Amino acid sequence: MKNNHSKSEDKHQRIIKAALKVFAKKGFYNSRVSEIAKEAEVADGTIYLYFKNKDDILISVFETEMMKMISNMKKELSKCHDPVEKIRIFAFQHLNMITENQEWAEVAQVELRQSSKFMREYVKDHYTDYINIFAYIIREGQEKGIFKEGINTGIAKRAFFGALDEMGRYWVLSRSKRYSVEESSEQISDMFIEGVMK
Amino acid sequence: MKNNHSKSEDKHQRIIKAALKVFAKKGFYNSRVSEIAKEAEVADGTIYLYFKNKDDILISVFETEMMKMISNMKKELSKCHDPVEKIRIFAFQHLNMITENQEWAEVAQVELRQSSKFMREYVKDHYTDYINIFAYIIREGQEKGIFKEGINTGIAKRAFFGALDEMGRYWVLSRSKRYSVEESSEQISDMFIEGVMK
Amino acid sequence: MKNNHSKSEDKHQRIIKAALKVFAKKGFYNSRVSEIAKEAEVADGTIYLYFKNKDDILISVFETEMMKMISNMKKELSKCHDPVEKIRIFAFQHLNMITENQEWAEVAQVELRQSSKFMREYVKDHYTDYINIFAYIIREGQEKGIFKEGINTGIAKRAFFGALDEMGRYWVLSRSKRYSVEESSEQISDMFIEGVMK
Amino acid sequence: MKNNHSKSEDKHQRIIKAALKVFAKKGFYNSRVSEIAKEAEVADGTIYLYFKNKDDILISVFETEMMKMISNMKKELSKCHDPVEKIRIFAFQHLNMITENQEWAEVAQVELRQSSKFMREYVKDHYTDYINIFAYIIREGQEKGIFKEGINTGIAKRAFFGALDEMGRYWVLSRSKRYSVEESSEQISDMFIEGVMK
DNA sequence: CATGAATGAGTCTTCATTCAT
DNA sequence: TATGAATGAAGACTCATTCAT
Repeated sequence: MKNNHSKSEDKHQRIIKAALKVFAKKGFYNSRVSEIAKEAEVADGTIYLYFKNKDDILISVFETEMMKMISNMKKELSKCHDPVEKIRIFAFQHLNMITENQEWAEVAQVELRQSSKFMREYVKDHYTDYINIFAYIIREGQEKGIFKEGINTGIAKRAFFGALDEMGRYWVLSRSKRYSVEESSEQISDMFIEGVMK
Repeated sequence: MKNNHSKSEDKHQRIIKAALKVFAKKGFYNSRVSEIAKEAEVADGTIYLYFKNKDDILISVFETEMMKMISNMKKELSKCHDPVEKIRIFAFQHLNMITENQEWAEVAQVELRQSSKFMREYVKDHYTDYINIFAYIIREGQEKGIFKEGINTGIAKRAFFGALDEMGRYWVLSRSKRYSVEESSEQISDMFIEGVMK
Repeated sequence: MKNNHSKSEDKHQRIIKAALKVFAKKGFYNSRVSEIAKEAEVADGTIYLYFKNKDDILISVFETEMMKMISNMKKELSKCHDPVEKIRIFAFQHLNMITENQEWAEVAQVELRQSSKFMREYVKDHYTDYINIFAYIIREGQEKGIFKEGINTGIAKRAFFGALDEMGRYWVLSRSKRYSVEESSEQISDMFIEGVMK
Repeated sequence: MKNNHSKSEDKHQRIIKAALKVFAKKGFYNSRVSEIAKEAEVADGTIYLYFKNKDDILISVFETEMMKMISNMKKELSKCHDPVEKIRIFAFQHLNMITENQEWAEVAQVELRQSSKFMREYVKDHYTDYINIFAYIIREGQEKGIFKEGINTGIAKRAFFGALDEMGRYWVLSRSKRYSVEESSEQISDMFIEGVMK
């Protein structure tokens, strides 16, 4: 059933995985399509049977990983119904995913911020979807009367995500991990929780 | 008096300014040295009288702007002695600088995160200097007994900076400005202040 | 049978041949890689599939031609066992090869003497191999008791080769050929033979 | 009297001397006009007050040195009237000049052979003048009835010069000097003398 | 005469993409 | 589908030469 083109599926996935690895190591502009091909153990030309061009590979990498993050986060949050607790879960999950997928973290750190043409639009939607998960939590808390009404979710969601993201950047760039996922997520969520609670 | 080499100074500065503009518009890798030269109204070769290579231009842009930000922020903070108020000033100033220097904001968003070779080291020091300004505020507040002892400044400074930075990214990427500097800085600093105060 | 990679072989050889032609006409430094490509009827980039860089092309031209000369000379000499006659053959063959391969003669005249980096070492070995062919003849003559013992082969081989080489230079530079290969080689070998014989 | 522009004379000579040094070390094409200027302790632009262009510098270097060689050789030969002895003197003097002016030797080895445009003509005359000094010796010997009539001076002069020149090349390239000027010149001239004498 | 900052034409080389097999 | 040799457009950088001072 899914086997009729499983070989192709394989190759498609293999290229994305290879690209993620290569992009993480060298950055998009310093990565060579031929390197990705080599890493994926396919011929250079084969890449172009699955992707329109180099940009398209990045987009695919991006979509693949972003969807993994979103579905993963949603799954974790669905286990719980307390907005306060959800904030803690979000923080922990986010940092945890980052540390468990360093390659993606490296790529995301840079590419999400590329101001270049195509990324702007492609990125925004998925990115917004992810970040809005947090916005819903805030709104939920406000609806339940636990969080301040005055909190602007548009600002708060970015502030919270930015805080976590910066922590991730630190880990990615310094490659050190002086602060554990547990401590970091706890401190950050504690600060936020106090900041948003009535 | 200061005119004895003002022409060279001029040209050096002109190139940096031009580079900032071009990098902001196209990103480092999509910028052409010849474009920078054109923008600076000098010949292509002239660039190489002032800079070792294209990378060197970026580094210079970076150092120039980063030092402006640091000295500016320090100046603004020196006017006040209340840690709580300082947090507000930091938030406001940071967002304000970003909106007033969109070009630098664009460049910083991307290039500071480039994981490529030379940037890693160059960036880190200045970046740390800047972010540590906030760490000192927290520590000051702790010493004065206003802020919780349990706050880990290493985490808090990143969380706070990240929150502001993400707000900046939003402005840069979306080019919209639904939230004003005032509202954004107030919301973000308020949340943090409540998060760190005893 | 030999066709399995004859196309690549072809291209490699074609580039070398084209380079020889272009180098001969303009000299290495005044030759453009794009000219070589054009002459070889390949794209500029194709050159770099077969050669590391421009220098590498020169080295390959050099090795190709030098090996031809050496094997050719050895073949001709193997037909004869008289050292005196061998001197005559060497002289004739050398001048003959030069006139039959003007392009190589032009390149060799200049590039073998380039004091630049890479050539120094590359050239020396092949060059020494070639010139030593003559040294063996002298030594052979000495062993057979025909040539003077006092002849220093290190000096004699260079003197003889230099004499022939200068004749070749004359032909190359003046493009005239007032003296025939036959007369030139005879006169030069005669002088040498009398000079070295007991 | 000659002082009114002795400073200019100075500079002209200084540049030639500097150029000789730089050309010797790097070769013409790898030498930079700015290096020559630096070596001569003048400004880059100053070079162009004394020379039309880079090529012109080489020509001047060439003419200066070649004239020195010719006048020097003639002076030495004028002391003696025996053609046989003159051959010995020529050989010794040539090799001696080469070893005493390594820089010129380096330049001459390469540049005399440059097939490029301007050199072809410029070089030829001086070069011929020099080499003809030897032709005269042969002819003189033939007139005196000492040397064989059958010797073709056009060939012999090149053979002899070539022999010496090759020895010079060996010293220049290998930078070793396993054979002394005395031994080398003696062996080479002895061989030739026997080769040309009746 | 002297300077040296400025110029910009010129070239090697890279690498995303194509296409014949 | 898969290959990988071939393409050629594009760009960073160099350096001989000029010219305003």
